[in-house]
Amino acid sequence: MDYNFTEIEARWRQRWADEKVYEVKADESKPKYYVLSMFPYPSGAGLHVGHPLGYIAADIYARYKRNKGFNILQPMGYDAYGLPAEQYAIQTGQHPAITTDKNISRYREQLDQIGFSFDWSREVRTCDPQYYKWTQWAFQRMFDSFYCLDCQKALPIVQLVAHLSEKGTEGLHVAQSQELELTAQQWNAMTEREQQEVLMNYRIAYLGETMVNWCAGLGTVLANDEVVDGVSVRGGFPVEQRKMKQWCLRISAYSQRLLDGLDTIDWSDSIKETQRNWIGRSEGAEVRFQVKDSDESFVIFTTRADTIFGVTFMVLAPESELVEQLTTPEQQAAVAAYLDEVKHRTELDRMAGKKVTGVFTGSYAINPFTGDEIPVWVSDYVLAGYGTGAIMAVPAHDSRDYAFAKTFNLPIVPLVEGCDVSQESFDAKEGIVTNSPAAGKSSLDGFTLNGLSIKEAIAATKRFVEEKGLGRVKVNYRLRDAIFSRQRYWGEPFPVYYKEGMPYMISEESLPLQLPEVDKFLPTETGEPPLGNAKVWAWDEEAHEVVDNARIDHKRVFPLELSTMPGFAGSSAYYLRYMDPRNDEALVAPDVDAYWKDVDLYVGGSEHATGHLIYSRFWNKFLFDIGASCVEEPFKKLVNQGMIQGRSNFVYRIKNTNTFVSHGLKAQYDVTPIHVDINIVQNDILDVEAFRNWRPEYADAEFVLEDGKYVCGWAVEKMSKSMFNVANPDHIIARYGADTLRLYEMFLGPITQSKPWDQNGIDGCARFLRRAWNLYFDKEGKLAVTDEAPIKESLKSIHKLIKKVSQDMEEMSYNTSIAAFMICVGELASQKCRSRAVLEPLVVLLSPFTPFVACELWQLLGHEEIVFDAPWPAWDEAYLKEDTVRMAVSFSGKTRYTIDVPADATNDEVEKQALGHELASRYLEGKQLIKIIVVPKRIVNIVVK
RNA sequence: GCGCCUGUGGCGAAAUUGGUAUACGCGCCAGACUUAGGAUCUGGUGACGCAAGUCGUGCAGGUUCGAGUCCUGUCAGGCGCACCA
Repeated sequence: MDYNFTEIEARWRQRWADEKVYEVKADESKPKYYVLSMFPYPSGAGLHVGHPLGYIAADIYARYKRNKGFNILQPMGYDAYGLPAEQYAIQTGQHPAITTDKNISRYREQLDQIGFSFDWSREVRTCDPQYYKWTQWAFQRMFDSFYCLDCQKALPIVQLVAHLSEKGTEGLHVAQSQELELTAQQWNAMTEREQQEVLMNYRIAYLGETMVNWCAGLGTVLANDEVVDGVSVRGGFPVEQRKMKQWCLRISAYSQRLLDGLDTIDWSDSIKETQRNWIGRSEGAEVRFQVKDSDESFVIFTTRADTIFGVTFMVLAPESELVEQLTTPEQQAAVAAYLDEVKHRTELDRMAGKKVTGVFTGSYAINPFTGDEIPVWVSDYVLAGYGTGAIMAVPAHDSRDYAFAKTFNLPIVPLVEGCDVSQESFDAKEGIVTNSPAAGKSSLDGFTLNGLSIKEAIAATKRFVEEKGLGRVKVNYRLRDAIFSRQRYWGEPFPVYYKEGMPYMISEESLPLQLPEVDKFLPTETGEPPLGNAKVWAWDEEAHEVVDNARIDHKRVFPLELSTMPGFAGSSAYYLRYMDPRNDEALVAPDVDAYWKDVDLYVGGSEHATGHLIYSRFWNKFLFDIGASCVEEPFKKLVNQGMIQGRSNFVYRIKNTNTFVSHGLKAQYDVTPIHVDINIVQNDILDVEAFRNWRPEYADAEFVLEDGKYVCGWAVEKMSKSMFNVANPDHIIARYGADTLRLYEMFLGPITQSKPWDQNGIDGCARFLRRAWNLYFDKEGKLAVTDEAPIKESLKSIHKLIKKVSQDMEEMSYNTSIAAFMICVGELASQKCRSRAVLEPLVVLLSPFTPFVACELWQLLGHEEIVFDAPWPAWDEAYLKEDTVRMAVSFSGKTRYTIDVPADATNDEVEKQALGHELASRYLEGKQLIKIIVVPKRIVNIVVK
C-alpha cells in the first residue's frame, strides 16, 4: 500500500472531530498537565510556516504527556482585538468584527490541517462579550482595590476608607501615586467627590494625569513597550510626550513580587534577565536638601550616597513641580523659554539630539553634609517619572553630570584616590574614597568617608543619613504603571461612566458592557476617541442599562467612557478562562481552578518579554490576591520558540537590460539583485519558464546560465510578502502531508533557536516517513506485520529508540529524536524486521510527531482504541547491553589503538588487555608508566612519562 | 555604555554534560535500476597527504592523563535595556 497521506489525513481529521477525541474534563483520578501556546492575533495574511512552529512543539509535548497518562488541557483561541482590523475598517468601512471573523475562520482551517490536539470546545475570543465580561470584571476589581505594602497584597478599597475615616493617612503604608497627608477629620469633612479624588491616589486601576506616549499618527496613546526609538512599533509614527488623563494599572506596586517570582519559575535566563532589567530595581537613598534663604526643601534619590561631597549642582526635571517653586524672578523668563523648548521636542529629538541643554533656576540648595551652597538647574536629562524627579549632580563620577558640567562650566570635584577626571568621569564603583570631606573642610558631626572603599562608603553614608534624619534608605523601581486607555474603537469598552467628571463603575450584574455600534471608526471632529461617534452610549444608573446619548441628564443618565482597553487586557488572564470558558458566574469556578491550577508549559515568542509576559504575571498576582486564582505565578515553565526567518532568493539583472545572469557569474557584470518568488525556485535553481510567466515584464527575459542552470542567490530576511519568501503551510501539506510538515519543522533545529525556513531539506523527512510506512507492508502492499519474535538486533534498535525519544521529550529536543527515528527505521529495514513486538511501540513513539500516520497504522495493527490512549513504551536496559565494548587506548591522551573487551570486564582485566596489545610495548618503550585511567566503557588512558 | 545569549564541515545541526568531534538530514561525488528523472536504491564525502600520518570546534593562553565542553583574556554576530541618578 502506498503512503497516501492526503487520504489518511482527511479521514483522521474527520474522525478526531466526530469523536471529539481532544475534549477534556477535570478528572481527579488523573494528574493534570496544562500545555498552552500563546494565542494568535488572526491577521489577514493567514498562517505562514513560522507560526505553527511553537504550536507543533507544544502539541508534541502534550501528546507525549497524554501517552504518559496525564489529563491534558491544551486549548486554543484568538487574541481578536487589534489595530489591523481597525485600520482596515477605517479604510473600507468594513466592521472589524466581520474582518476578524473571516480571518479566524481561515486560521482555524489552516490549524486544523496541521493536526493539533487542541480542545476546540474551549475556544475563547477576546472580542466575545462572554469573554471580555471577565476582562471588565477584573478591571472593576482593580478599581475597588488598593495595595498594602505591609502585607504585600491587594486589599478591598473599603478597608482603606475605614482607615482614612479613623486615622487619616497616619500609619498608612500603601502604594500610591503621591504621598498625601490627611487627618481623619479632614477626610470625614470631605464631600463624596473629594473623597473619590483622594481614593484615586490609591486604587490599583486608577484614572491618572500622566505623561503618556501620544502617537498622533495612530490617534492614541501607547504603552512603553509599544514605543521603540521614539516611534510607534506599529506604523513607525513619531511619538511625543503629553500629559493626559488616562486609566492606569498600578503594576509598579507589584515590582518586588514580580522580581521575586522570577526565582520560582522555569523560564530562560535571558527572558528573566530582560524582565529584571525592565523592573529595574535599584537600592539607594533619598536625601533632603534645604533651599537657601527659603523654607522650601526637596528630596533627591541617589544610588551613590557616597558621592555627596562631590555634589556641585542640582538638577530638576523640567516637568517637576519644584521648577516653578524654585525659579527666582530674575530667571523666570529664561526658565519659561527652556520649558517651552523642551515641550516641543518629541521623544525622538530628545534621543537623537543628545544635546546637553539646561537652565539655571536662580536658587541654591544647601548640602546637608557640608553646608555648601549648590546651584539648582533644570535639564531634560533628568526624568520626572523616576525617583523624585530631582538629582544631586556629581560630575566627577557620573558621565551625564560630567557632560552637563562641561557644557555649563560647573566645577568637578573628584572623590576617588588617583582617578583622572580631566577627560571623562570616573563612573566605576571601585577605589578608595578621598576628599570626603576635603582637607581643611568640616562636615556635619565630623562625618568622613576618607579611606573607605566605595562599597563601604555607600553603606556608611546610608546609615548616617538614616541616623541623622537627613533622608531614608529607599528602593526604586524603573517599572512604570501601565497606561490602560487607548483612544480606539476595536477593544474592550471600559465599564465606566462619569458623574460630575468622576468615574463610577457600572454594576457588576450589568457586565458585560458591550461595545457599541458606530458609523465611523475614526476619532470625532472634536478629537474624541471613536466611541464618541456612538449614538447609544450613555448609562442609566437606575435602570442599569445603556441608553441613547440624547437622554443624558447628569442626574440618572450619564456619559460612558470613550476609551477602550489595550491589547494586553484580553490576553492577561485568558489561560484561566480556558479552564472554564462557558462559566457565566465566575472567571473560573474555584474547584476547576484548583484542579488545573496553572500552565505547566507555556510556548510562545520572546518578543512578549516586557509586554504580555509581565502584564499577565501582574494580572494573575492581583487575581491571586483577591482569591480568583489559586496560584501566584501563571506560567510554570516557559519555552520561547525561535522565529522562522525567510530565505529569499535573488536573480541578477544586468543593468538596463532584461538579461539575468546566474549567481556564480554575476561578478563579471554590473547587476541589480531582484527578489524572486521562492515558489519558482527549487534548491536555488530557477525555473526559467515559470520566471518568464511570473510577471509580464519578464516574459522575454534572457538568461546567462552556468552548467545549463540558472542559480539564484539567497539571503536570510524577515518572512514577508514583499520579499516573495513566504512559505505557506497549505502548499507544503498538499505536497508532502501534515505529518511531514510537523516532522520537518521540528527537525530544522532546536525550537528555541531562530532559523531561516529552508525548504531544501524537507524531502529527507518525507523519505523517512515513507520508509517507516514501508516497514509495515510487503511488496504487494499487504500488511506484513507478524507475531514472530523479533531478532536481538531489532529489539536493541527499538529499545535504543524508546530510551532516546523518552529522554529527549523532556528536554523538547525533538530534532535529535527525529535523527534517532531515522537511524532506527534504517536499521529495522535492513534487518527486515516485521515483528509486531517491535513495530507496535514504534507507532506509539511516532504518534506525538506524526499523529495521522500513527493513527492509521495503529488501526491497521488491529487496535480498537486510538493510539493517543496507548501507554508510552518503556525501555529495558537489558536489551541495550553490549556483549563486547570497543575501547580506545590512549597514551597520555593520544589515541593509539582500540581493543574489544567483554562488556562486564573489570578495570583490572581491561588494563591487562590494553597492555597486552602488540603495539603497547612500542608506545611504552623508553617511558615510565605513571597510571592507567579506565573511563567506563569508552577509553583506556595510559599515562606515561 | 550595561546585561544576556551564540560562534563546530559547503548548509541546518549532533556530541551520553570533561572521554574516539562532525550523529541525522540537505547538498555534492560515484554506482545500480531506468526511454527519462526534480523518482527509488547502494556506497563515499572535515582539511592536507600516494601512504603511514599530521592538523582540525572564532582567536590567544590556562587547568587536566584527556577540553567543542571548565577558567582567563580577546574578536565577531545576535537580543534586551539605555540620559533610570
